Amino acid sequence: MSSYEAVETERKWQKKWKEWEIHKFDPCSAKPVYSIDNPPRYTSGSLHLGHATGYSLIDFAARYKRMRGHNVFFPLCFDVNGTPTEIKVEKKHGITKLTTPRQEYVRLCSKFANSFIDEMADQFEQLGESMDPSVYYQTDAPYYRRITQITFLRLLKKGLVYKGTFPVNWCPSCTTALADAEVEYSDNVTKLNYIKFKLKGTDEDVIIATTRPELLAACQMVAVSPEDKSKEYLVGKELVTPIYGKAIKVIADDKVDPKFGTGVVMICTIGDKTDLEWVMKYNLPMDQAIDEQGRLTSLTGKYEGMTVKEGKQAIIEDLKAAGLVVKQEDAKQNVGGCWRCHHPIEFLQVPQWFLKTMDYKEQVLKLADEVQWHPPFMKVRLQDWVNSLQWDWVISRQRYFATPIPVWDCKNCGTVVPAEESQCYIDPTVDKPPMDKCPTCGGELVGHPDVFDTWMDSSISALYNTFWERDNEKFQHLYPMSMRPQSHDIIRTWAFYSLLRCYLMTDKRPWDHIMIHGFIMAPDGTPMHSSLGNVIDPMPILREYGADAMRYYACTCALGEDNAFREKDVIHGRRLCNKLWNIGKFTGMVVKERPEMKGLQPMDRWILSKFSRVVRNATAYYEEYQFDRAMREVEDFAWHEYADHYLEMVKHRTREGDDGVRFTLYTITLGITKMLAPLMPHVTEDIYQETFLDLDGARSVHISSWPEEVLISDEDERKGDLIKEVISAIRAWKAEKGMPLNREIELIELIGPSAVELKGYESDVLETSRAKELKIVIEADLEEQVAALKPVKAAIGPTFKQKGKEIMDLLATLDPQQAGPAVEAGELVLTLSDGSSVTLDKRYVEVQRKLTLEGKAVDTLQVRDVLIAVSP
RNA sequence: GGGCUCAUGGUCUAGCGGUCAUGACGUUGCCCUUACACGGCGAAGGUCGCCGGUUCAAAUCCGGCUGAGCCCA
Repeated sequence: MSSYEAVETERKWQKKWKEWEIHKFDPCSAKPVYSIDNPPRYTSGSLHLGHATGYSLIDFAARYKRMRGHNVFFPLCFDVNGTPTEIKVEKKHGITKLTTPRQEYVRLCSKFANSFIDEMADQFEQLGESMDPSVYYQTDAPYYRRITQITFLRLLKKGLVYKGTFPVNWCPSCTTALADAEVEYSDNVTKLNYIKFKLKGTDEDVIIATTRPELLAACQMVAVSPEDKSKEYLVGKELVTPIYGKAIKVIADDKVDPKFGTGVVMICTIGDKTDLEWVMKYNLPMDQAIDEQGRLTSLTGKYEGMTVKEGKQAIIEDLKAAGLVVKQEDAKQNVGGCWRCHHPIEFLQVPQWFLKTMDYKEQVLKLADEVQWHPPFMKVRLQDWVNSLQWDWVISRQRYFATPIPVWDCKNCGTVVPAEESQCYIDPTVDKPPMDKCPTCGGELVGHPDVFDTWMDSSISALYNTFWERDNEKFQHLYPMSMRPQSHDIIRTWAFYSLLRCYLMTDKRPWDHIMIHGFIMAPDGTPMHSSLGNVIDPMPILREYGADAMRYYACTCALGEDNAFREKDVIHGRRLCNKLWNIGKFTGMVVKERPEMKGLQPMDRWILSKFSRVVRNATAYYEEYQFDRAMREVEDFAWHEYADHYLEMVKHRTREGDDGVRFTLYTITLGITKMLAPLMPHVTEDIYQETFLDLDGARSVHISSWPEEVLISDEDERKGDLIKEVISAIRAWKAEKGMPLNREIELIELIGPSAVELKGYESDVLETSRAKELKIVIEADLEEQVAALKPVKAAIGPTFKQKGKEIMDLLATLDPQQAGPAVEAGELVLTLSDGSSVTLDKRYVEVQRKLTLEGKAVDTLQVRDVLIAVSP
């Protein structure tokens, strides 16, 4: 077998890791803890490419920290709550909340969502993710929901949650609140009515245009565009509504399109999405003209009890009769409808629970400063969001499949009776309240039907993970967590609410670091959406190229940036696996036992020094969560400097039982294997098990020690680079001549004063280039010519300032062979156009030479100051 | 409309004050050298999105514009 077989190898090691439990968090360990507040994966069916990438990035950190001697806490976890599941279940079973008893409905949702967990866990495994099932949780479980409920009860006790009202999408036909995701927008045609309002205190009519005359009773304001000069005089004045005779203010607002209708619109509570925005923006009173069944309320006077459609007709007829309707015309509009029954939705003010968020803006900003953000600019997004907050967090939802709010309401007087903490987890729609009757009036207590916003569950993941209210000793040890990984779209939700909630419970930040990754786009750079049909399934990619190749792609995605999917990067990842595997194989042929550090030859010192710098740099990149840079650092070194150059240069020594080369091969192949192990865990494990298991001593590369620097020497690197270039030049020469690389050469002469640097490397040059003879010639009949004069911009610029450009232009016109010696003597004088003159020396001009050999029929190559004469 | 981010050879990408502007894929020429043809050595290919400004010097800093992504109005 001469190439690496990814897919079968990967399965083998995945099974072994499970068997060895190398990913297991050890609660008793004395090692420092590194804990990851892993995003619980939403149980939507299967992983998509974005998840595969995101979780791979997290896994890089987890595996790196294990190798750095940490006791890593990296939970396998799932988010099993919420609207998307409800919608799918309703579609699947053809049910609604009205047709199905609540508990049956919840049971169906739970069954549906849980049915995906085994498959998703298996997909994580196939990706090589090292999540730990021993610290498993899922957000719908009583043990998790209990923590959500306890935090709520504490907040309630502290007076931080309160009841108020807030507008929601409402389907009057299904009589239920809808999440934004359940609203479907469609175009239709309706009548735009031009109606006369009186300008208060005058006889002047102002014509407003509206599609919803039935909301006239709830009209709060009239708005015009600030651009509209003809309506400018109205701003600040008051109009009087027909029928109701209510005085309302005229304002100017950017949202008004001066070309729509008359350019004067009425703002009602609440006709459409724009009205809703205005309600929030101007803090308008919430008069309600429509009730939960979609009928007009008493506010509308004689129209009370009519449906919206009937009311619209009736009021228009009345207005027409009074001569107040100027005209009616068809208008296109984009209306929201219920996804299920397609009835137009209304915005309804309904009772909601709030968490006091506005009071803690400063505190959250302070916490954000205590957390290290990777990349740092993501903190700005959080800050902007916090600073723009307008109202408290609405934490209740009128849904079923989520954590119930643990309170009962008195049917009679509305008193709220919270659960006892010891009762939690509890479902008040099923379970009994802590007392039989209302403590205020003795009335009957009924379970509160609302549930929590799902962010109420997910924003306490750091508390759950650290055993808050479960095991105080562990909590003290584990809190705050080390790192929160997440994507940038949920900074305003998950990151923000986590900071807030955890602070309110613990007075501390939830984590030390936060790592934020971007989105994976379709190959053309546009977002992936199931509706567009451009979603990419990662599993076929895994089956074709293997998980390490897939992870290689994930690794090329810089943190915080959106990345289009590039299959060619996956393919490149597979090639890298193969390259590494072959480097391992080659090393295994040479290294049979653990070598001592002895007998190092110059080229060994050269590559060991380069390797040591790679260890230093790659480690620093890992510490900063810059996995793309870590990969590039190690890959470039491993593939090019090490495999292409060093291995080729020392092959001749491997047959001779050379100590230096054995030590170097052992150290570097093992080192790069370890440095890439977090990123490509399978191929590196395969190399480790095959070649290094007994020599290095750990059961798995993933729990082995991180590589260390061996030696760093500028001198060795400089000389080694020269030798590498000499050998490369000879190889390139052979390629140019169309010779096989193993073709023998009669004689190589390395000529010139600088060639003395190459003493000690003769055999490397000789063997690698297949020369029969090698000579180092310090003095020879060399003709030395100045080939070029190169201005040193970094010196000329600061010294001569604006004259610099002219000096460089002049230099280009000179004959290098004449001017060269003058530069070296420090007396090249240039006369500038303004009559001044400047003297240039070697600091300002680099003299580049060309060497030629007189009187010999050989090919010559130049590498820096060394001339190579090759006799074929 | 606001905040953040991105824009570099055909494609993707590194660089973030002075580089012959990096590398990969693709194209192309040569080479089976005792790990790897899923390999190696070469070649061609770029007005560094557009317009201004700062500077002796800008792909790199600043401002504006255009296009794209996320979040928010």
